[in-house]
Amino acid sequence: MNTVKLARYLIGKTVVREIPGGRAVGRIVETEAYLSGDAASHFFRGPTPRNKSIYLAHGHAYVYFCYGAHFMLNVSAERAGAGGGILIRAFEPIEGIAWMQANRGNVRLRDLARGPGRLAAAFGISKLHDGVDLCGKEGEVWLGSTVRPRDKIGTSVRIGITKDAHRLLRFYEKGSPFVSGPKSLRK
DNA sequence: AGTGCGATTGACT
DNA sequence: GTCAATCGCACTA
Repeated sequence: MNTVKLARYLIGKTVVREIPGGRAVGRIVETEAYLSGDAASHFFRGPTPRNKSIYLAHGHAYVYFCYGAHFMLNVSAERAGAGGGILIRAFEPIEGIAWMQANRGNVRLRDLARGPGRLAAAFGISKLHDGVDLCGKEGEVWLGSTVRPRDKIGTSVRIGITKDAHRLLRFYEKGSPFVSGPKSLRK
């Protein structure tokens, strides 16, 4: 599977999670692609215990812990054994909003999942979800269908990286208030 | 065994 | 706008 194509495809799709008495659903509005040979990626130097999930067949979760405080949710994107992944950076809360807000200390709706660390916190994502299949419904978390057609997709440099920083591998739904980053990167 | 550093966030000026 | 917190992991030796 082509990682960039999948990164764009995921905009407008949903992430679903089982919660007590129902579901939490978010509509993805921002992603970043991390490619093979990409110095900014976690797998630039090959497989390690931490990044092994990025080498699973496309559609598996790669969850990692960063800055001593935050989990990040990624989707593996290539065939088994090949590196490639997509960071889910932001979603628009659709369902289970009260449950997500309880996880986040009742911040305003707009800030609930605007940023990868916030998104994972709202969704209750942790290392337990590393490696799970996001395409089947056997697990607790999976990728769902579109709830509303997406608007135009914007492209920009990726946020918060220092290597290979010029590459245009960030994708977002134009105009969405749920996209992270400065205003200039949301138009 | 020690060290440096993040695919960030939230608090503060 | 600036800036510190925080810790698991990969790299060096």
